[in-house]
Amino acid sequence: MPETTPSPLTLSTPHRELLDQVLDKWSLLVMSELCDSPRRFNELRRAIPDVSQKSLTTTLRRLERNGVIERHLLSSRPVAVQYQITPLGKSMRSPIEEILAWATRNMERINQARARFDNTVLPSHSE
Amino acid sequence: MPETTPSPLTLSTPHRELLDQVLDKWSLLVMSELCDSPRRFNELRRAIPDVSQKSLTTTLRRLERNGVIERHLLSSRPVAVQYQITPLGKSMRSPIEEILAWATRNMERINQARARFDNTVLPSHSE
DNA sequence: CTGTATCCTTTTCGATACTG
DNA sequence: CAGTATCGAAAAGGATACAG
Repeated sequence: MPETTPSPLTLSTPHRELLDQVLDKWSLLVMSELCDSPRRFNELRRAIPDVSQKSLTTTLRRLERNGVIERHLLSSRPVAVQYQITPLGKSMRSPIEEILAWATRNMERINQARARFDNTVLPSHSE
Repeated sequence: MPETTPSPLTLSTPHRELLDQVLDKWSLLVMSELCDSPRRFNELRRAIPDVSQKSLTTTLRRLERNGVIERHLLSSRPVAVQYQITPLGKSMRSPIEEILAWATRNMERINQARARFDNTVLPSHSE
């Protein structure tokens, strides 16, 4: 049998939950930051200006729980913590890059679709 | 120049907004339903039992706005509507399959990471 | 059948203050 | 520095009723 992927987008509940935790807005930004080198907590905050401390903590805990990043206590006083990507996390890189490449390739077309939609479907509702 | 991907996970704001709209929970389920054949509104509802009518409508509008699905009015009385994937939508399939394949390959490892986290990090907080 | 409109609950999120 | 705790605002989401 040839190695053509047979599965027609099998999307089980565990799959969805996982992707929700690992592909959400802040997760992707954090992963892209940690992709090349480890970072401290506040380095991540500065690198991702829009994230609040609370959301960043939540995101980091979730990524750590799923095994794609690791948290390392560097020193205790003053506290220094470093986050780094795991091999499992690194293995996400290629699939994510594919989606980003898709987004890049089609951004123009998508913007055109949005403009068309906004000009043809929406105006009929406003007055 | 060789064709090794140089971009180290470039994640601009437009990219994130697009992925938020196209990769979210219900979107992926809808896309996987429409992947192989067009569907009517209520067919989608039945195929995705947990989605509310409101959320399904919102999701379909968003996907249509981004040009990955099309809405076709089949008849007016009684109203019949069919949704189908566009070529742009079809082009998403391969990248999405890659991520799903990644999730499938690593689900076991991720569950182990979760169990380990829940047993080593969390219990120290409860009492 | 395919929505829209409204209400109300739940969840999310930022801002702030505080701790080791 | 790296969080936790708490509060209130905002957004998302479901249920219901209703329209074309």
